[in-house]
Amino acid sequence: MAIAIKELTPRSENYSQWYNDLVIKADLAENAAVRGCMVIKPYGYAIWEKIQQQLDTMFKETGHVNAYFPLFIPKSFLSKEADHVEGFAKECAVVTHYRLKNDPNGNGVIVDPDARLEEELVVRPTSETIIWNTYKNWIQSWRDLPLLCNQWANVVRWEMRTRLFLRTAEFLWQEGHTAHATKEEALEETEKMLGVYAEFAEKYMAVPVLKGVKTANERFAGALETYCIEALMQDGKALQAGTSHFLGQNFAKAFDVQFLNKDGVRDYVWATSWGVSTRLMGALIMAHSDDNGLVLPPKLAPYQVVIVPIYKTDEQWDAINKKADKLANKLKELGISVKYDNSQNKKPGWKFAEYELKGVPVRVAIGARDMENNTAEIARRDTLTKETVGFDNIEIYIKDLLNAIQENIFKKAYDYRESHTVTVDSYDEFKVKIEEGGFLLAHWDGTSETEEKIKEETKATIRCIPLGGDPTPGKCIVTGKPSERRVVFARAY
RNA sequence: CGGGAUGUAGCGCAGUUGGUAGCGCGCCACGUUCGGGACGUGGAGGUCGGGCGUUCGAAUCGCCUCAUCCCGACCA
Repeated sequence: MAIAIKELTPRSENYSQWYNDLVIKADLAENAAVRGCMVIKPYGYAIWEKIQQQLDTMFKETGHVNAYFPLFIPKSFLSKEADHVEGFAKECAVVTHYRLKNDPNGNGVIVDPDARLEEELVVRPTSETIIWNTYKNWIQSWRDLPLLCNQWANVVRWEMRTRLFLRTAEFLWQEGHTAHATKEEALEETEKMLGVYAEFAEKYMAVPVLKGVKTANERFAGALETYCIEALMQDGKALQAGTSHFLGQNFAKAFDVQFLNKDGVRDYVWATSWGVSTRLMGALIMAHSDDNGLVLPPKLAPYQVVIVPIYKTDEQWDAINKKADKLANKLKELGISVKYDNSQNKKPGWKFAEYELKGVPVRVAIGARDMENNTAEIARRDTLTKETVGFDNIEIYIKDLLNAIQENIFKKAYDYRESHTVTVDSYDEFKVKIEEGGFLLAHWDGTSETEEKIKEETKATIRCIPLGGDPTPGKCIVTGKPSERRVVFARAY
């Protein structure tokens, strides 16, 4: 059965266990105003760290550096770019005071009314404004460009409705903000980073994604063009997994970021911004998990192999320990992360179930029988199959198996997407197919009105206008007007 | 912010026409077990979300309030 985030709520015992290993809804005090925040527990956070590490490496390989900007943004900064404020103003948390004091009536503490801030501070919902306010002072000449910064941070968006992983009030993310001398270079950067995201999603998360461009309706507030990667979850709903925006000169103009070009002429710089968030963990879960819990791609698993000893006597325990330690070291030498769980307070059966729940790709069991035969039992999480393998050179076998699992998980997700991507040529057919979930490729006349109408009547949105693919023109399924090419529709998270 | 539902032990839940609270899992102790979440025996754990009211008596009835979940509007 496919797992959707809404089904992660601890209803059944099984789900509650593995979900509780990753994350819990923040347990804030009664009456706390902050809702829809999450506590990411150690195992969940370990997955996020793997995601972070890999993305960070890829950003640096493409010439980016990390920086950090303030959490608080003066309210006035948000007034500077009209479209931007339009998009974010409604969901901002605002700091109005800087001090508490004891309640004169003895009821704990109250906000000190004398400590009102002259200008309110907004908790960043995204950092364009404060970053561009800073970039103004960093950029004077074409020699200062391109400026390629990334920030790992938390942001807050006071969403009306939250959903664990997919739309929490506070979330962790990475936001890249770049400045360029020319439009072409900025566009190239926008597409390059989209490529990085797509590569990460497919090669590391094992989640196939469509690369495309958003329609005007779905565009980032303040962007001229929003590129995105769209993934399909096991329940047939689409998930926007990452975005890369071409911001034109909007922010440069709003924050007066000009430079002297090679010809000695003053010009505004061209900007991009791009980001992915802890939502990726939601994508990872929903794309691969099954009824037994998480299924993690080996490249992002906090540990790729777990070794479980099975023993009765102290002699067996000692012998197995030695053998397992040796194997663990061999695996580590091959760069494989391994956990030898020789805790004596849990039994083998319990451990088997536990590591399945956690999505550990490969499990190695070593028992008395194996000691006699010089073998080990190897179980793979993706297929839930096991086999007994000779112990000599078993580390090579495991290394190959991890690669095979990575590929198989991707292939499974890819096949699912392919079998749930259909071409439709009439609105009636569209209405039938949309109920089955998946991506629908259909012609659209390019207007917001038609897009709105379809959304209202079917809850489907245009996920993207795909880059590449079949560019054949046709007629809009709703209005019959000419369409340049098919676009991708789906119901989305 | 609209519409629907739900708040009872750490988690998942039951609790009939009002009579002072129970089950499963988990937890603790001891013993037998250990190749797929072991079993037995004993034990700990709850101001029934909060407030006010009705009543001799409220988890149960009424009003208010808070919170959570689902469906919309908004969005990474």
